[in-house]
Amino acid sequence: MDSGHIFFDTSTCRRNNMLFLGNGDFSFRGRSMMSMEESSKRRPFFSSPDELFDDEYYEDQLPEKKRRLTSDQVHLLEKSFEEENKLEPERKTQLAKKLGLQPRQVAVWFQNRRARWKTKQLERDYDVLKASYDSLLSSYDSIVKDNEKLKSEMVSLHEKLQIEAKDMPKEETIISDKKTDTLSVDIAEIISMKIVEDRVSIGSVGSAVVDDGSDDGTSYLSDVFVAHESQHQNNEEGEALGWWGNMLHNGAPVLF
DNA sequence: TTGTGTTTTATTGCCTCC
DNA sequence: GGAGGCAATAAAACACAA
Repeated sequence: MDSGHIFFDTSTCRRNNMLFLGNGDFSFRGRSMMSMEESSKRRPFFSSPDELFDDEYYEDQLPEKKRRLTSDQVHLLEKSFEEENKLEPERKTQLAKKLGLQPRQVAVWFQNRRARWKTKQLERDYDVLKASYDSLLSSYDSIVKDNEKLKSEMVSLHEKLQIEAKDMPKEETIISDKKTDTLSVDIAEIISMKIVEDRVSIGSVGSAVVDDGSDDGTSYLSDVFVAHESQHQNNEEGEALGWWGNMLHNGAPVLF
């Protein structure tokens, strides 16, 4: 071998600071290594270091620029990839022969194809997750709206009760107690119906809002009704607003 | 025509497995 | 320790608007 020659792959020399690489036949990684003699049969060499930087030299003699595969080659590779996205050595050699490519090129194509597939798969997974998130978000929003509506209903009914209690003559207090209690029961019924309605329409997601955590499906509200019954019995001389007033002042916000 | 963004081909370094 | 896989990246090829 002439020691005055420099043995570099031309395209790689230009691109990668004169590493001896390029067509897959020879690399620093030790894969697909080719002897200098073999390499010299396939590659033109520079007769002097100056030629390394001579553009005309490349135009005339550059053996291979990066070339795109033909559509037929790509078609066959795609077909093969569909069958099996990993490439065992025998299949690699066969494909390379069939396509007139270096085995290394086939391997690289599969490598890049797997990377593209992975990216697409990530995009698909993202879309599925996003759809799921959007759906949950819209359920949540509707629950929040219902909650707000119920709150405002409760406030207006409370105000009504206060006005009624204020205008009531003293002697009618006992009757008033009964009246407000009746009204309270009406309100409780409205709310309980609304909640049952919500549960039917939104399923388990909705039940989480008022559920007391017990497995039998009973809600916090059912306990309230039980409390109401006992309080009602023990509180006949109580305040005008009865249990509902107490609930509003003390415990009702627990619900919301 | 040219500037710019995207896609494709190829390399490099690191990691794992046998 | 070698072979092969993957992530990151470079660079050529290509597409396309201005």
